[in-house]
Amino acid sequence: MVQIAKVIVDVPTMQTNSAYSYLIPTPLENELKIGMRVVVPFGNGNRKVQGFVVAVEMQVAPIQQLKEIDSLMDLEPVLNQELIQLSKWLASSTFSFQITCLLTMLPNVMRAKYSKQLKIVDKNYQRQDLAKILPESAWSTFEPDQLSKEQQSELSKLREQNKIEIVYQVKNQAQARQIFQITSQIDAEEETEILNSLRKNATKLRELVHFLAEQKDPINQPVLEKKLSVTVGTIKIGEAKGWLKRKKVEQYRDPYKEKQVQTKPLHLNGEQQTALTSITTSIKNRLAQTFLLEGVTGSGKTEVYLQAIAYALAQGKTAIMLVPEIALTPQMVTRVKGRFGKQVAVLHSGLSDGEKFDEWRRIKRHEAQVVVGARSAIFAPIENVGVIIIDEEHETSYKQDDTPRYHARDVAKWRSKFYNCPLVLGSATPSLESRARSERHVYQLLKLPDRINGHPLPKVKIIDMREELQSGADQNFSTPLLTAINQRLQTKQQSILMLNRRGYSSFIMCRDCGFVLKCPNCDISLTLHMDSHSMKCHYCGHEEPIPQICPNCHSRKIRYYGTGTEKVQQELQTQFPNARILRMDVDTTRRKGAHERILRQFGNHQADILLGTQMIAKGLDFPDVTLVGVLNADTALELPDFRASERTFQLLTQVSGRAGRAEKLGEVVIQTFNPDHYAIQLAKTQNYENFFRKEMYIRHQGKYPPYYFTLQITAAHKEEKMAAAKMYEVLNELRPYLSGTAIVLGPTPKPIARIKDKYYYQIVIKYKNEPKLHAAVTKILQESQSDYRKGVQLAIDAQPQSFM
DNA sequence: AGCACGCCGACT
DNA sequence: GTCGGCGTGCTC
Repeated sequence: MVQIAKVIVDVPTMQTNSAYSYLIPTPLENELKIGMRVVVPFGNGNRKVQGFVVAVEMQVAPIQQLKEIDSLMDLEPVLNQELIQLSKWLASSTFSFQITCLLTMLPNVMRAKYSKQLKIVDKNYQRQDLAKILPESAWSTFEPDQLSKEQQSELSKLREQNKIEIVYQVKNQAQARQIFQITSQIDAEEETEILNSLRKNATKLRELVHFLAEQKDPINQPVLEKKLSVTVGTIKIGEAKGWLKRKKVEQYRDPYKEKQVQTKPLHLNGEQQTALTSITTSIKNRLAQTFLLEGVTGSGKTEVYLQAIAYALAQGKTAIMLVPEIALTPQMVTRVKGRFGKQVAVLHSGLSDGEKFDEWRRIKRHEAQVVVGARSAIFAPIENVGVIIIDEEHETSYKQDDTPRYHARDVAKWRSKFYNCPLVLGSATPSLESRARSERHVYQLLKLPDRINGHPLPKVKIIDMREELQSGADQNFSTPLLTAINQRLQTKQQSILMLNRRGYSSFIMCRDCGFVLKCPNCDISLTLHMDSHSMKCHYCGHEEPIPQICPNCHSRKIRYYGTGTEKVQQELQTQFPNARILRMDVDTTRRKGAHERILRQFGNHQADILLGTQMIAKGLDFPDVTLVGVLNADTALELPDFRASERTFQLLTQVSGRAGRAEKLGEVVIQTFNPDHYAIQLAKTQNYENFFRKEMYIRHQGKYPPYYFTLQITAAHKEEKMAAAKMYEVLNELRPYLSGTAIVLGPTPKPIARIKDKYYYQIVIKYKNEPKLHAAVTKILQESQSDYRKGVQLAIDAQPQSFM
């Protein structure tokens, strides 16, 4: 009998998508534990790869000669049984590799860095000879695919002759930050004695001795350096003289250093209390129930979440709360930290990899009991979960758009079942899926119909831009909107203006021949960027100068069309020369912390108008904003997407909620070319209920979710016909497994058929109950591995957010 | 992903 | 006759 470690190796292909068996060398027998990362030899050349130990089994003398585990990468497991099981389920349900899932679940630093080194093994082989092929400086960071064909073949010959070797290295990126901690070795009695032994003018040393004599507790070196304004040199002298001891300790990088003001639970109104009781009862009785908390903006959902979390903590349990990335603002974090203090760990994309790792370790070591974060925080290594909350559950960002294509809501449900704890989905405008499930009592619906401050919802005006344009108004600003902005400027109140979609946008077109400048790699028009004075492609990043003459007919009448935030900002400035305008879009928020800075400036009244894209719609709370303008409500409506109406309704309802949250009555102005569209009309009155009914009817007619499940399969290839052919092949293979009630759309080219010089073809399957579908698709994915070599990329998206 | 094996064309 | 192209299979 021998112990065998089952290892998932870091080779993301379908053929290696199962655990491999390795022998555990005797020295590691007691150290190795399930859930640790290991380095294992893999493949013919025994190159070293990272792997995860997912099981340890006893086996009778192995049938085949197994290889041995090379080394351990961790001192303690990074995965527990729950997360190992979860990764397996995730891989299967999202049609992805288990290794990809594991790496997605863990902080980035757990991903090993690989490097290759060239080494001479034959003593008779001369270094100079090898240097003739490749300079010696390049041996340590050897990258075969960056070499010429000749170099490659020379080197592979040498290798066959056993003259040289390629050494593969796996580097662990996970580094805890280490600092020195200083412990005093002297007391007050010794102080005088030591001071007498020192020169009079050794001021720094004298200060240090004095300090150490008083300081009983250990102190961190950086703190000491700052406090006494001494340098490392001085401290080292102290160490040499035996006044102090230095010890390396791990330290967390704390991204939220500021002290939080402790907040108290607020008084709940009747509905809030009812909702809370339902949730806490479920926590107490350990029920894996899903609640849908539907509450209008300002109805106090967050307070219900916080008190539900408090209840879970009081029961000795933990909590996860997901918030959309863009809503994970300092305001939000402060609110949660204010209630639960140091028990809170925050995970979001603004943190550095090191900071994320530290927050992750705090959770893992049970130093944090509440996790707040964006999508991937649903994988937090927290145990004994008492409640999971997903705020703004309708947000599309909860679905990851590359592999593994998981929805945080589904992962949350899985974990809620695992821990027998409730899941709370909160929204003012729930997704149709969730709301439909509550109708069928799969979810329990909890409603908060009233705003807590009792303020009326803002007045919403819909402006028909077709009429406005006919009466000669500006392309972007209708007269009523300009009037409203002007009023706010006069009375020193603030306005928020939202432009739907980033630069939907300023493309350029020739007035003579109609030529539009397009990306050479993709199928879409280039966007004008005034800040860099160039044309950019939003899909592949291609950039070129702005043409002055039409490349097609050489006319000089080349003009800008459409609207980007930059252009609107300029226009706005022309209209209101004295207005202070802040712009917030992808371009101005790219840098770390820029997002927060802009919001802080606006919050501090350093600007009158905040102009931005969707990102300004979420979760901001500025009491002095009394006007919200939506410049182009319908760009999203025109997209070929069955969720277009839902998104438009949600977005408009959400921005409208930004106006007049405090004492001042808010006003909302929505400019649109489709004033009669139901999504816009119903957003005007914030009538979710009617919208839900109407949209459900349309989904029913069109056989869309939530009436049908969907699965999208996409093939991409440099040549259009290859992509198309693959999709027909897939469809033929799939057909026999589908029942008569399944509906297949396609194969069709994607709405944007070419991106990054690749063509995309897709099929969409709409179905109600297809027991064989999962297995059939898995098989197709396995077989597609051989096409992958030919450059055909197959992507499978279960329950896609859209069919684009 | 990366390595070996094997089958084809174009070379000393 | 062999070198090297890459298509294919396999990795505990």
